[in-house]
Amino acid sequence: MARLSDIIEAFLKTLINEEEGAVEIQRNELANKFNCVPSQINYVISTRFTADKGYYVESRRGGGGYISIKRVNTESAGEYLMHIITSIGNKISQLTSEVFINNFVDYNIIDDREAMLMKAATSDKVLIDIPVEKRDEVRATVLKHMLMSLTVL
Amino acid sequence: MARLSDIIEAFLKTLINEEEGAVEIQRNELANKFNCVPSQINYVISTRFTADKGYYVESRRGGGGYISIKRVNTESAGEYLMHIITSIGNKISQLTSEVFINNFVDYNIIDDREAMLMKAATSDKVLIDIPVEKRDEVRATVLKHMLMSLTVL
DNA sequence: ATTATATAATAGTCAGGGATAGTCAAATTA
DNA sequence: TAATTTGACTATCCCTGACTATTATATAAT
Repeated sequence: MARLSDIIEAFLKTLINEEEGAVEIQRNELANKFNCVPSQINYVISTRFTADKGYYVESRRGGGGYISIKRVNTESAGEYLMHIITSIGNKISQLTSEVFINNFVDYNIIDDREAMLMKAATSDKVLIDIPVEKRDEVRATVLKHMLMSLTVL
Repeated sequence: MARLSDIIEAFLKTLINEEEGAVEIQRNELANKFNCVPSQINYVISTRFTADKGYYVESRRGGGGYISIKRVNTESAGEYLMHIITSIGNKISQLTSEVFINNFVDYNIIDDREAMLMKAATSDKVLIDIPVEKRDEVRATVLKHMLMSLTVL
């Protein structure tokens, strides 16, 4: 029998397609539909709907709580960004990062203010407290997540 | 089920916009309009119209009592930003950080894309590799530097 | 008239219950 | 061995209602 997680993943992706890129679910309801414990939904989301794979997830607890999953845009800028994101490795230097960001401005992917923000967040100044051997890794993560966020809106 | 608190929040914010920054309501009347207990109005106000979020609330009991909500007048965006920057300590949680960022959107200091960028750069997801005891420090630094960059352009 | 007191009309506080979602590690399965 | 499944425990958010606090107004006492 196929793994339940795969089935839930497929179900959600179908839903996302039908809803044109975004769904909002209730964790318990979905768990109930598939006769599993609620935390399995978290498992599916954390293993299959990651930022790396092009999804943006938000949630809220309490009465009327929800989990929303958005697929990033796949057209034009979005596609280009996704390409860049996957091309960025686990580490990136400040200099390389700045080159990327400047390119985005040239390509009209981001504007000057957004570039300033991104440079600020990925500068060595900001990451000064992080051990040198970790710094380029954190920078890569920050940069990739910022780019990912741009593909959503 | 939709959250009543969100509906009331939206109602009040619309009212505040229409009235150019200030409203005066009667607690019981509003509770009646939304079929809830009066104390829910207090809940909405205390969770959504806090000083942190840029609102100033006054009230008076007894006959002819009222609750007034005013949106704080922000002189210039730059001044406001500088004020926020200096008010941020050495550490900040993800939640608090998001509250600030949402606030900037409300004040038209940044737009939705910029907010996404900032949230991405200050999220726990991004800082996951930083030891917990350091995480809020790094977040504060990142946030402050990004805000700084906005005061320039 | 003036002052004191009672009553009515507000708003505030707080703790509890219910409804969600998140985390983590143990157990299971492929 | 790695991925999946499970469930106990935790965290967060919302809504309610009983009880309290404050203010204005009407009434009574002087």
